[in-house]
Amino acid sequence: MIDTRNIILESAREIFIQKGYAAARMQEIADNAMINKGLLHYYFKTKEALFNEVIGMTVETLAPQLQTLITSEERILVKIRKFVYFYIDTLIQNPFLPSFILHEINTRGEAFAKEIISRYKVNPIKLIWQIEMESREGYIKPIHPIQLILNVLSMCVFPFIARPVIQQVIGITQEDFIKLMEFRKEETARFIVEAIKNKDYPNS
Amino acid sequence: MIDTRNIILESAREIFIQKGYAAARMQEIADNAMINKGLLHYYFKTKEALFNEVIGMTVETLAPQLQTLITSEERILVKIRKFVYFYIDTLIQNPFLPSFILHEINTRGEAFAKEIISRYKVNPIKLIWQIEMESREGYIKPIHPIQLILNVLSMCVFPFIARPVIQQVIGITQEDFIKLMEFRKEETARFIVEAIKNKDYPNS
DNA sequence: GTCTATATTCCGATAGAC
DNA sequence: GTCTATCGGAATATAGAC
Repeated sequence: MIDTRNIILESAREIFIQKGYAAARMQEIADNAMINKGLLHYYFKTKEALFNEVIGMTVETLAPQLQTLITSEERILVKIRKFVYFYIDTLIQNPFLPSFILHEINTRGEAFAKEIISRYKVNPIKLIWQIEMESREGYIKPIHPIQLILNVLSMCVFPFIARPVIQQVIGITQEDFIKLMEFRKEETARFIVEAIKNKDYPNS
Repeated sequence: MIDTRNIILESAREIFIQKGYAAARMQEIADNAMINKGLLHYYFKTKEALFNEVIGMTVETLAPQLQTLITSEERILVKIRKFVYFYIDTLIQNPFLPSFILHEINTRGEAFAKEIISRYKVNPIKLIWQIEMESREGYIKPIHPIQLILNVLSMCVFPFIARPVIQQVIGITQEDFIKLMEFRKEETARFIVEAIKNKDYPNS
């Protein structure tokens, strides 16, 4: 066929993300790819090897634009707004990704976490400097940089991890949840701006 | 022994939370409880049955005080501050809980999510009304109640789900992470107040 | 109630025909 | 490269002695 290897990878990605590594079955991945188990092992010796490839793909959907975005020359408030829009958009396209990655990182030990993070190549140090700078300068209110970064990330990512709970509690469908997240982009950006913008700063 | 059943439950809780249901091994639970596998099945017919008991316990550590807290008669800003302190404190005591529960909810289907949530008996409708009320009244800035609730929850819970990532990226130890979360209680409460408090409202 | 030994099922992995 | 058939180990679950 055209490219069996890629069909397998795509199938594996779906199943792993849906069930997690431990609960995923090679049989199910094969069925989903409409091939047989034997062929799985022809392309990937072991389940673990297949998993590694999938993790690689997965990281690459979330990582690349991040570093350029956070090291751009813009003001922190502009940067945060762009990040929120970009990240929530990405998660709308890949709603199950955070839950999957974070669960694997949480359950496999420290070494795995280290490995994954090193691939992201996201270094927050410049961002931290910028927040401290603009804070001292009075452009934003005084805030601990790490806490601000955590706040932004939390508000973007958490709803997707808790999606089934949210849907159930407020009684909405998949599509309504997406709409809620679309709406959330502007709401979150504004919320953060309101929280840290210094109203007394000239030209704001 | 004193109460073997409870020793087993405690052991199972540790292992399940640490590894997730699928990756947890009955053997490991037995070892951890310092008994043998046979005895496990004497007290709990199946792994699934044991899991159900554990989920029950787990829900009960997070649920009970919640409803009373969110339906108290206090102003929304006071309520939020109390919630943030209480919830982050609870999570410092049980740091692996959110990751565990949310992963199981995400991987087992809709029905399971429904089952779990019904046990929490947390109904947000009164809280939503209150937010709308105080918003209309001008005590806080206009905000979509669901989004506000999501923001509060996100900022409290997410850091614990992403803990290994956070520790790795900023290079801190377990203990330092706890300190960061202790510090975070006040930071988060203040962040939210700054975001939604209406400065023009008298007596604020 | 608690243990040891064993049955049973499931699943990852391999062998070999085509 | 792809399939079918099967192996071998691991994990859940049961049987039966004490």
